[in-house]
Amino acid sequence: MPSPPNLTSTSYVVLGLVAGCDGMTSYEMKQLVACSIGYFWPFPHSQLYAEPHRLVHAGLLTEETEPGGRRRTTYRITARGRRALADWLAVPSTEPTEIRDLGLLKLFFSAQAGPDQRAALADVQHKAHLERLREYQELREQVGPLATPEALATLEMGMRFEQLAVAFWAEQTDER
Amino acid sequence: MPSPPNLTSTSYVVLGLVAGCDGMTSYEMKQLVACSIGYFWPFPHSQLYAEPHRLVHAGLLTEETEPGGRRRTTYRITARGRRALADWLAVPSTEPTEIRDLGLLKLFFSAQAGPDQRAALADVQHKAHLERLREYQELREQVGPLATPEALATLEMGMRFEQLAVAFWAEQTDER
DNA sequence: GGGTACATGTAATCAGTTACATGATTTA
DNA sequence: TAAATCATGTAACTGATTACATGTACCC
Repeated sequence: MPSPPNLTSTSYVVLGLVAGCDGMTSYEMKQLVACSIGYFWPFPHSQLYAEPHRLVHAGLLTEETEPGGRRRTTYRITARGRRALADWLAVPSTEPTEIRDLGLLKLFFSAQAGPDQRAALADVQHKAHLERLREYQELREQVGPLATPEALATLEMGMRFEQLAVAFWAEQTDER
Repeated sequence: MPSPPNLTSTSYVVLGLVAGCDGMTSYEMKQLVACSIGYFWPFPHSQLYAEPHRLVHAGLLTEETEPGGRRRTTYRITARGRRALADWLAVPSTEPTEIRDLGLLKLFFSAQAGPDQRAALADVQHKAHLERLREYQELREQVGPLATPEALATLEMGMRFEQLAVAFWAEQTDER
């Protein structure tokens, strides 16, 4: 039962969630992720079933499956799990931000396409980011008072990025 | 030899690069990526060896390996490859931007850590983004006049993001 | 009481990552 | 000419994605 640094970022997402609210099911993680980090860091829900198992095997979580009914599995964090999370949080990571954006990628190659297609791209992107910004605003109103200041800060960052993107694509639209 | 939509974003990166400069080696792609999209969308160079092979197999590229010396392999785009790229560019993708940032992830969970660790994180992040911003400025000066307007626009977006990040983390540092 | 949507999970595949390996060039 | 670095590639592993599958609750 080794706890080597085979831990991926998904591992820490799970550890962080379970540490914050002990006794969680995968489905509850899915819910939480869907209205928080899932916006920036999307991944399929199957990860939230596979990853906890790995962490149990590594001794960082324990699992308990209810006998009847939905037979859902509840996870709790162990002392070693808490330590692994703390160790990770203690190191202030310098890895650069990854911005994966198909729109930007298409823009980058849009010399291969016509200017009309580039304009269409800019238009669609502009609208999409506006919409996303609206979602964030709504989210902040709904979740606002309940959320931790840290979660709110993250959301704030997301909103500023969307504002930036809205402005950027608007310029791309104007620009002949 | 089917050309199904088994094409990933990496495929289009390769297609776009080869379409822009026909007769490329994987190493040249690596160079180009390293000072452009690689900043936002990093991936190991081995992808730039594996992916072209897949595309050859799919009939979207042709390959030619030189007989002696370094035995390097040169790729050219086929008509079908060009069409696949054009088809992709023609659809103005709405998929939302993914912002994968370990710093933000740690911030999100930093309620689990102490405020001192959070402050340290903010400080390190602030400096890292400043540094990245400087890299971009340098890059723009070096590559500036040579680059396509589209590539410059992408770089511009990157710079604005870094400015945003610098401001954000500076606030996180100040804040109590 | 049948249909629809939510809830919970598993299986198979494959892209992406890590690590290694070797031949050319350059440099001291 | 030795050593370091650049150039070019391959192999193995595994996390991530896609797709499927089944049970439970709700609603009309």
